[in-house]
Amino acid sequence: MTKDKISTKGSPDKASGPKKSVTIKDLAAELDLSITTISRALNGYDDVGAKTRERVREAAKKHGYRPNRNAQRLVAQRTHNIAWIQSDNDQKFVDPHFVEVMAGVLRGARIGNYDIVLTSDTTEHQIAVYDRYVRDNSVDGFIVDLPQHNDPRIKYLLDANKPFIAHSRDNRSDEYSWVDTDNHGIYKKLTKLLIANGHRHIAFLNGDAKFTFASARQLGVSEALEELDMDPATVKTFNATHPMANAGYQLTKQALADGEVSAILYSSALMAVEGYGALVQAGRQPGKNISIATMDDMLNYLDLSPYEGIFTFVRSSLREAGEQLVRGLIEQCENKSVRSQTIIPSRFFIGNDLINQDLQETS
Amino acid sequence: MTKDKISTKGSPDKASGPKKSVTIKDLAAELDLSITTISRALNGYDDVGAKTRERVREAAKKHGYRPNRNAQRLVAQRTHNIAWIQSDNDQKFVDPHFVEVMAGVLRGARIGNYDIVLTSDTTEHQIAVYDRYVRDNSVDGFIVDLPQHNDPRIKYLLDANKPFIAHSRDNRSDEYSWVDTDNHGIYKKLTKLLIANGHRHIAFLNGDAKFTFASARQLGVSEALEELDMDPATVKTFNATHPMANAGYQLTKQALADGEVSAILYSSALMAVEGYGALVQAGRQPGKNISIATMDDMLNYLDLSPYEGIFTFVRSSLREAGEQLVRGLIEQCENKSVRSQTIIPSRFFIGNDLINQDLQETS
DNA sequence: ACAGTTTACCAAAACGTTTTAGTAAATTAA
DNA sequence: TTAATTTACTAAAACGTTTTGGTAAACTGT
Repeated sequence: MTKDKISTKGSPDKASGPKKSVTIKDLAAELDLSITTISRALNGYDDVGAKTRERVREAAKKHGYRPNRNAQRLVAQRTHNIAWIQSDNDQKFVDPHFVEVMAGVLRGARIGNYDIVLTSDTTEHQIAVYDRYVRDNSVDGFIVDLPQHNDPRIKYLLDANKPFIAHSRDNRSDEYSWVDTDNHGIYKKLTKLLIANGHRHIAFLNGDAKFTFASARQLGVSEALEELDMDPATVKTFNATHPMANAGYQLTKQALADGEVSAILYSSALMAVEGYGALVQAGRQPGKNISIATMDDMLNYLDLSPYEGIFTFVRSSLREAGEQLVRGLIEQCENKSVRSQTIIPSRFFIGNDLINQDLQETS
Repeated sequence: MTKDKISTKGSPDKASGPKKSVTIKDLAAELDLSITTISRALNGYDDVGAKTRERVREAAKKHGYRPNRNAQRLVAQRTHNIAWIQSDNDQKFVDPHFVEVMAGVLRGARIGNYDIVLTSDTTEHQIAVYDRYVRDNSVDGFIVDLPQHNDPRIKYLLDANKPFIAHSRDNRSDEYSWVDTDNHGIYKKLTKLLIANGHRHIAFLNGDAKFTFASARQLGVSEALEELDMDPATVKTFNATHPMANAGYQLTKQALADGEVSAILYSSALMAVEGYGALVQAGRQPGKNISIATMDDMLNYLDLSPYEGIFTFVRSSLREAGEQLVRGLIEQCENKSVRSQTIIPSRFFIGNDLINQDLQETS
């Protein structure tokens, strides 16, 4: 694709260049103090006289002085940067869930006074990017989103002994920090709930099985069936391999076409809402002659009020997860020996058609 | 919302700390050369002997040497960082279009060997964040997404004389760099196209009028009406103020309820697809008894194949826009006097129900 | 009044690069 | 053969901080 440059004009009038930032040296000269004193005054050391500190503070404020971050980083060997490395050819980047997590991450970073460095590369080059960041001291730690089983990123970071935190766990989860929801427990409970309410034809519209969060959910469903001694065919699983707009619609149609369905267990509220159209189109009445249960990641992007009471929701905030990711990672950056493993709490909101009180629960 | 820490155990066994990175000094010592020579060998200066250069290269490779970025940044007064500052309370962050632009930006950054520093803050603190980044030398330049009229970010950056580039223009657009589509021209042409095909009851489902891209489109529509000497009431505008999942559905219903409609001009394909459901539900047959025209931002997230030939599309890649944003900004970072103003090309794909050949066009 | 302590400051080193301003040795030109 | 040039290297300064290891001056207790 070619581009249309309509103009590229210089503007010599304004090419004065940016005014050089004011440095600690400038302040020292103005106040006739040493740079040591300036530094220690601003950093709150107690070997600075009260009036001197005040003078320094005022001068700093007056000139809008901000310590040069790169000088600080060089001397401190700490960057206050966190890397989020996105894979370019991966569908997950286009998923609204990503945005929600990122929103939380940014909030957490702001609170902790860290910056997020965002990069993308193709999956094959992924590890090389991690390696570059490790070697060139660009960042203090990494956030690994959506790990897969035996994720190479996790392997690399464990070997490099660099601080990182994963959003959901893989099989080595005891060795590192992570933030996760109780995917396993939630889907086990939801399955039991549906079965307790008499459902014997359940469609489970799960995410891509390569992700650990999806296989944890699958395991929860299977365990529920086992524990209740039910026929494994009671639940039929369909995996969404491409998170796209309207994937929920397509997958729901597919599930309906595949045989009798009295309840659908969705992997995300976004899919459930999209599926709603397919259900209505097929003449079904969600909440009446078909039951819908789903995880609700509390996407800002999605208004679920029309479905309240009709769907069964298990709410868990992805934004909160993002915030906790940063918090846990910062902890680890500041104290290497800490491992922080956090389960984001979830709350059940049972639809009106599912009234089994035993399982109903809040928080 | 409280969190459940299930465990926070130290792991003293592995607390060896990260191996210190290899520095230019280490290489100098190993090869018995000065650090100057190492630096100049790796940076391709011609005052280094061929065999020496080879020795240096090999040693660097062997040890996985990467220059410490912060040291480079300090001495070069250039960071190779670009800031993208997101506003926290703004709906646009949740919009899939944002993700598409960001994907392009990340790609452009990778190609240009820059990093993207992503931050969020509330709109009120927005300028303070820009100011901090300017003063602490964290970044070389800024990307300003979705400017509004008299956008304070643009005002600040012009005053600070810091490199930046905007994604779409405001009223001072001749003073700075930007990347944009021809919003005005495209919507003018689409309006004329619909009118030429006999439509006299057109609903225009536009974005939030506070954004420049939306008002440029509105202006295009109005100008078309004027130039064709049509009753301004021929087109009724509805503004989407909250980009949410299913906003297209709601707005379409609203438009249909408001009176006679023979054609709908959407602001995004996402809205058009969502609106499709509302149209079918209302018994309309898009492409037969109602015409649909829309911008298509080529979202990876959205599969439009079911609507090809039925809708009229004007395709323009947001991802390409993202890439051009970075390219233009880097240009400006490396040569202060450059202004780069780029129109992303667009291509018309006319639906089968609109056959006016005069207006049909490619590229 | 004198030793000991506290207060308020500072010079210099360090972080890891790049760049500037050289210099000896080798090569060329006359 | 000698002066001029080219080749291949380097010591030292600079970037803007923080930290270390001080030191004088002012207080304190006796």
